[in-house]
Amino acid sequence: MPFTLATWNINSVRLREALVAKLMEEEAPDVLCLQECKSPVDKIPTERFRELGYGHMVARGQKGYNGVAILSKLPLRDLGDKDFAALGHARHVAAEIEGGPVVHNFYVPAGGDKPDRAVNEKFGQKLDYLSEMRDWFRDEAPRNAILVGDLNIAPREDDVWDHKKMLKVVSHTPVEVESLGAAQEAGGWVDVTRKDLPEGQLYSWWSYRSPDWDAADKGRRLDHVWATPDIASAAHSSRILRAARGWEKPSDHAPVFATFDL
DNA sequence: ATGGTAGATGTTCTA
Repeated sequence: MPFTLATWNINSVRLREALVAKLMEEEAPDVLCLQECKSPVDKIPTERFRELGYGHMVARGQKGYNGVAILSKLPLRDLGDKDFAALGHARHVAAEIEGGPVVHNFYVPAGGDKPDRAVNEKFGQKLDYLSEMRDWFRDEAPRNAILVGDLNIAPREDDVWDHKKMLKVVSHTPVEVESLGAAQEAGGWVDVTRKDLPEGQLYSWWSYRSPDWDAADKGRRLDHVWATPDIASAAHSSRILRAARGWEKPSDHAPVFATFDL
């Protein structure tokens, strides 16, 4: 059962219903994981998605902020969610692709502006969220599992446009990179995108605050596809659809794809 | 050191 999966921070699923539909029509991943839906679950425009073949959804939502959804052509079984760091936010949901792997969909807290938990509570919450992810993966020992989402950290030097300039910028500070690495290691997760594309600069996000985002290209790789080692070798053909960042009224994130031959 | 843009909501917060 080969299937293609995509992850995309959509920054309002209601405002960008047409862009989600465009991705479904033109790229047709079997499973599409969205973050920042910014919508209660019952207000997600599922009718259009169902018409395009995505008849299955497992989602968590809240009004105005956060929100994660797994839309699928393949049947899903809801496996619940975890409220890491007890924030009361809709930032995680898990589902089993029936007869196949488990998919975890994450929206890790962005962490505010200042990378110092003493003056910025949000940064502390981000680090706490990551350490609770680490503890959970250590206890769960996941197998036959895929983890995707906006992890709000660009871990490698070639995941940001300028490593030195970014060392004190939230998303690329050493303490964040270390915390994400600890969570990754605790679950044994393989970075599928970098397994397939080990060389060179790779970005999935470009700020709205740069009108010439394409030419300036000051991007970061914040969106990730991970898999447990038992299925990571079945993954291939990873890619980032940079073109979607240039669509009309775009999200500030581009979708990240991987295919699994399982 | 600052501001630049965007979305949901509502007279501001979050990213």
